[in-house]
Amino acid sequence: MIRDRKRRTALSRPFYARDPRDVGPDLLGKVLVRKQGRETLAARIVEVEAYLGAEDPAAHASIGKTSRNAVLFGPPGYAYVYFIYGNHYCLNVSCLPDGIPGGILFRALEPLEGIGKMFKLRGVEKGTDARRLTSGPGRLAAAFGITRERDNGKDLTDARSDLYIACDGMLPSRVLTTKRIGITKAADMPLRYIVADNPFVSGKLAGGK
DNA sequence: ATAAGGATGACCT
DNA sequence: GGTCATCCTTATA
Repeated sequence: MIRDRKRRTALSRPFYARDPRDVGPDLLGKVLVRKQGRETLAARIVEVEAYLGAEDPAAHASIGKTSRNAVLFGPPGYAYVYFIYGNHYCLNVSCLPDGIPGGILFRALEPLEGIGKMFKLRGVEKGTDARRLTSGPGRLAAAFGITRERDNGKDLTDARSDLYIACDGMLPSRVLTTKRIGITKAADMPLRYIVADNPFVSGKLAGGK
């Protein structure tokens, strides 16, 4: 499922104004686009996780609205970027109508365009296994030059913006649902969505099952 | 003012 | 399979 350079149309706000459990699987196969000066970075979404509201203890929104997580409580289709473990940024998109918290965490991408630039932003040598570019939430944020300062609160439905999400008509072959990764609370909730058999999915189960 | 912990990745064995 | 870097956010005093 590669198909590069097809006509891309930004996903509109109603797409995100739904339950994260519906938005998550629908985001698989869509394309994250970054305009970086004259260059374009693009990669297909192959792994995401849903995070809910008060009923989901693993979600940042479960503690209530704070200055850090405010975007999750705002209108749908906006970027929520946070810093974790002293080292890494992670990218989410807000879901559900204004006032109702929820979001999707981007966990892995399959690079399509601007791969040389991604290597540069990640600080890894060309020739490194391409999966190391964007397989994992911290990695993909680095490959796209995403930081909280630059991108938090950005409208991801605006194709004129330097960061947005588009559809090019591709659909994933097969979608699997699993438990989320790297959390301790609500660890059993099946809210992780991956494209089966895609080598860019993070973790050991890259091949699906 | 201070302390505890976290939706991770790199590197080593 | 384990360790650790490293710092922001939040809670408590």
